[in-house]
Amino acid sequence: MDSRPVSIKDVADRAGVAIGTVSNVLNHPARVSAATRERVQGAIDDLGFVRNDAARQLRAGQSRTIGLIVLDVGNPFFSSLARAAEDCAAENGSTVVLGDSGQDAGREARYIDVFEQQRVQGMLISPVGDVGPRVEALRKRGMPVVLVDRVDPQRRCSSVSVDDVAGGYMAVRHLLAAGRRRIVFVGTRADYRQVADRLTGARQAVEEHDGAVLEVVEADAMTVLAGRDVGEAIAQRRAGELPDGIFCANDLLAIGVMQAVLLIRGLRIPEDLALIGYDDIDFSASAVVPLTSVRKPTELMGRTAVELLLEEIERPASRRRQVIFDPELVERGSTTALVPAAGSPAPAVG
Amino acid sequence: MDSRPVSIKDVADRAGVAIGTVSNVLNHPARVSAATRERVQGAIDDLGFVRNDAARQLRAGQSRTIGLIVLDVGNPFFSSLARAAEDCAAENGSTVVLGDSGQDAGREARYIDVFEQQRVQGMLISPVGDVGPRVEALRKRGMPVVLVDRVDPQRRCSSVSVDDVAGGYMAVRHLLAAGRRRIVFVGTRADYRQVADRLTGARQAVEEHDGAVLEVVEADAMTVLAGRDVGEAIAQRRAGELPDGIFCANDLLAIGVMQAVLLIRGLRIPEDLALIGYDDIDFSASAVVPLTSVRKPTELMGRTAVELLLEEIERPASRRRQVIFDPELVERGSTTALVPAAGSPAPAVG
DNA sequence: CCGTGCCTTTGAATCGTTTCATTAGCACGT
DNA sequence: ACGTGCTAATGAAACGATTCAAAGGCACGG
Repeated sequence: MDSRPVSIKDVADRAGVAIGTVSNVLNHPARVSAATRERVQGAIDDLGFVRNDAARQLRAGQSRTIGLIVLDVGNPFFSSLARAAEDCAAENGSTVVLGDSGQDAGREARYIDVFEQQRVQGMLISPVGDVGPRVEALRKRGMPVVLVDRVDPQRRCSSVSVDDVAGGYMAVRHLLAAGRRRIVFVGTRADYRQVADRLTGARQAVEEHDGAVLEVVEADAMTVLAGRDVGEAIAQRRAGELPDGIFCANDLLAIGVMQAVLLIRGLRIPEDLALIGYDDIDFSASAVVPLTSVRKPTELMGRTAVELLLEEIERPASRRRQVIFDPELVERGSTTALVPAAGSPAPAVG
Repeated sequence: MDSRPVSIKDVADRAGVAIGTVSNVLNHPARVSAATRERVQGAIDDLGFVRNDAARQLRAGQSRTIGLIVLDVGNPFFSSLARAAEDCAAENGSTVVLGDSGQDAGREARYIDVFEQQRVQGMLISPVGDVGPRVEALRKRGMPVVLVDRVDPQRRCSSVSVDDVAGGYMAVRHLLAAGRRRIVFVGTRADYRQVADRLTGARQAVEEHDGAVLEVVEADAMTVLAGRDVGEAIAQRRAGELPDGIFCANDLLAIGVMQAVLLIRGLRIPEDLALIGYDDIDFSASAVVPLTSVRKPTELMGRTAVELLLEEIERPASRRRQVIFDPELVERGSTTALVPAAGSPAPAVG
């Protein structure tokens, strides 16, 4: 029943033409007369012929595939970025294949090897640890690489990333604009550069504003539970020592804090306490009080990464570019009292 | 600087051996003398030679790659399944490449085409719509396919899936075992087979138990907000009409219900009302009251899917198998009053 | 009737690797 | 000296598609 896969030669035989003609039907239909084209197409359909990409690529020297290696496909940031990258690649006739390194350098290395052997056009990598040596080796062999969510300190390859300092700054600016003065920053010990950057931005905003004070509270982890612990501690302070605005280094922490202050102390959000998170995870919009957050422009990053890569593929000599996006503030109920929905007709003033 | 990629011939020339010898060093090192092996290896390192997978595959006739097409990489079920599949494949010397159909039949079709052209060993597919025609075509050409989270009604290909009837049954059994008798099922209009199955299971459990009653409440969507609406309606009932147990068709609904009943009516969970969800999303464990839920055995499903596929690849004539897993109940605070953690030493009695 | 130009089709060369039948080289026993 | 047995290395033939120079067919004008 199952003979070996159908090749272009089988198609040629059945259609009674030469191999080259079949190839022309597939790649340059205009060169072939309508009658022949139909006959060949019929043979293709009859036999269920499927092009062999390996042979194709061997001849062509390169594929139409882009490799994307992410730290964690489960992370909404990466899955959404991947989706955008796929769309952008598709518009340019390429296909994205995804590899999940799971933060493991070994797995990352395996995917890099596999993709290189597959002669992908180029790779988008959100690297696990030290980018240096591995990317260096790739580049030496002429493989275009764009870093995602990370910049190459030596500027050897293009990258797309987000300015977390700006994100921290805009978060706290937003609290200040809402009239808050006693601000608390919740984060883990600043070994993660991202957390440190967000704090730096927060500090800048506070320093620019007379009369505002910033207190840093350390959490055990970037989780809801750790946030709840912090929230409980804060909720038990005396009235004079309560903050009126809290900026958490991510949304999970913020949700934990929210749970604690609502239930233990019965504080009102945002009236007594404004709360803002970071990352804008799916869940934030449907927290008890919808959570204001700072969002990375994920889709834009995915598309831009692909565009930078395609540019490098087309013109290998072109200059590398470090694109750094500003994040975006998403205002919700945890910092702003509810107003009528924008879509509803404005009532006549009277 | 960038000449064309290094081929096995370049390596052979530099090492002063024949092409076949280099190939032997790569594929059958034992056949080559130690001295030659070292010399060739040295040349490989010097030149930065990377095997061309296309040529390799062309000769071999098939790749060491498995294609996995999922409905949504952002969905934790699929990302975790993908991770498990990758691990299992790696143990068997294969690599998983991931395609995200995003519930779009067109994208699904494109990935199927790309993977087939790449001559993957086989595919794991969680199909968008009607499986029939497309899979039929694949099978006719001898491509092994295993369905994920869906069974083929015609039993033409193997599959791994979950028994949602059993899941609904065990959820309600759990409520009954905790002494609840007035049970509410919250779900959308039963157009989704999964929701319908869960309800069927719930019905079975209630019917087996004298004195238990099941009420079905319809939600507008499977979201937190829809759940909150349902919860508000329930929370406003008179005391005699309140249920003492609620089973929601997914965790998002359950979290919405929880938010509403806790805040509006101030009911205690689980004392006044036991609550159970479905899917065990990450967030459930860190809800205000940790949510009891029903979990699919994701890792097991991923590994099993790969194993079924590998079996079919090895022995194409072997029988197809429909593997249906029972889900697993994850007990948390929303149905069970807190007890000392299992790990803590039991205090001496008396 | 023949040359010219145009469109269609052909067939061979090519890509980089693996495989396998041969050959080369060498030591050993007779 | 010569055959035997063995390991190590060789080189040519695949694999399936693309490309391109060349040939074939045909109509038309001279």
